[in-house]
Amino acid sequence: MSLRFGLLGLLAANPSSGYDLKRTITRSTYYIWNATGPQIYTTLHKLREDGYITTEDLAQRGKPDKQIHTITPVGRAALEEFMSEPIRASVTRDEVLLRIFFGNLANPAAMRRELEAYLDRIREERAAMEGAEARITSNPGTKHEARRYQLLSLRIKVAQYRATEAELMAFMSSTPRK
Amino acid sequence: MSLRFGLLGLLAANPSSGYDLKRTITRSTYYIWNATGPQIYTTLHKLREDGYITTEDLAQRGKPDKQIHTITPVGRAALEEFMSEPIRASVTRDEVLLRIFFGNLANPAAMRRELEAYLDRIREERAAMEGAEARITSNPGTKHEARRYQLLSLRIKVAQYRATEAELMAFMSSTPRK
DNA sequence: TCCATCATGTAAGGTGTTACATGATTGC
DNA sequence: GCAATCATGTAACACCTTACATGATGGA
Repeated sequence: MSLRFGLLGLLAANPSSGYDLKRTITRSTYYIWNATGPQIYTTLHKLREDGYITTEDLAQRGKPDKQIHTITPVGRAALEEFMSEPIRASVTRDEVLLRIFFGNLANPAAMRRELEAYLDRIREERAAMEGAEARITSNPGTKHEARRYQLLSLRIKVAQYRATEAELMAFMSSTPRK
Repeated sequence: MSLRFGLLGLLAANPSSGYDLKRTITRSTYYIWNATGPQIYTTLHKLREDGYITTEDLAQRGKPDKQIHTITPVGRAALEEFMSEPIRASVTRDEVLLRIFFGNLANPAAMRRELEAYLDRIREERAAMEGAEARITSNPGTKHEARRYQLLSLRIKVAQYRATEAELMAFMSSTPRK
C-alpha cells in the first residue's frame, strides 16, 4: 500500500521518470498524496525489483539523461487488484484538527491569529484548486472517464476546504476579538 | 509531529494509563489521530525517557495493576512549545481520494458499488459524530474553553463528511446506473 | 471451562522525512 | 561567476502497522 499504487497509477497513464513523477505529484496530486524525492526514487527501485515496472535510459540534449519507467503487465495486474479492494477509510492523522482540539492549551490571542492565518491559507489553496478545476473542464486533455474521476476527487477536496472555512468563520464570529 | 503531542495533550487534562489513552482515542479522537496499542506503549516509553511524563503503579482490585502516567513541567513546556508553532497543513495522504482519482482504472460497476458503500459508511460515521456532538453540548463535563475547541474540531470533521457526501451524490446522479 | 475485558508489551518490517551528495546545463 | 533547474540518489532516523506473547479477573 501507499505511494506504490500512486506511482503505478500515474505510470499506467504515461511512462515517466522519477523527476517527472515528482513534478506531477507536486503540481497536481499533492492534495491527495504528497511525496519527497528520496521516497519516490526508493519506491521506484522497489517497484522494479517486484517486476511492476521496467526502466530504460533516455539521453536528452541540453539536459542530463533520465530513466523512463514503464508499467509491466504484472504491474497492471497488481494495480487492478488494488483497485478492486474495498475503499477503506483514509488513515486519520490530521495535525490541523489536533491543534484545534487542544486549542485551549494555547494562548487565546495566538490561537486566534493561527486560526486566521490557517483560514487565509486554505482559502488561497482552494482558489488555486478551483482554477485547476476550470482548466481541466475547459481543456479536454485526458480521456473523458479519467477526467471525470480526477474532477470528482478535486471537487471533494474543494468542498472539504469550503466546509472547513465555513466552520472556522462561524467559530471566529462567536469569539469576538476584543 | 506525531502521536507524542496527542498523548501529551490528553495527559495534560488527566493522568492516565496507556490502556485509558487507547480507549479515549478509539472512542473520541479516532477521527483526528488514530493509534494502535503497541504504538501508544512505545511512545509512552519515549515520553518517559525524555522526562515529559512520570509513571507510577496503581494496584486495582478485581483488575490487573495499571501504570498511571502524569505530565511533568518539562512535558507541559514541550506541549506549549508545540502549541505555539504555526499550524501547518495536515499531511496529505488520502487513500479514499487516491482510489477515486484512479477510478477509471476499475471496473465501472464495481466502482459504483464501492462509492455507494463508502457513502453509506461515512453517512453512518457522521451520524455517530453528530450524536457525540449533541452529547457534548448538552452535558457540560469539561471546561468551557476546552469544550468549545473540541466541538470545533468535531464540527469541522462533520462538515467535511457532509461536503464529501454531497459531491459523491452529485457524481452518482450524473452517472445513471443503467 | 471458555470467552470477554483489562493491561502491557516485544519483534519485525514497512513507510516516510531530513540531511546530505553529486553533477550537468541554461540563463543572468 | 552564480543561481536555478534538471536528474538521481544514499544514510540515518522517525514513525506506524501487524503479528505474536503474556497473564490476570469476571461472568456465562
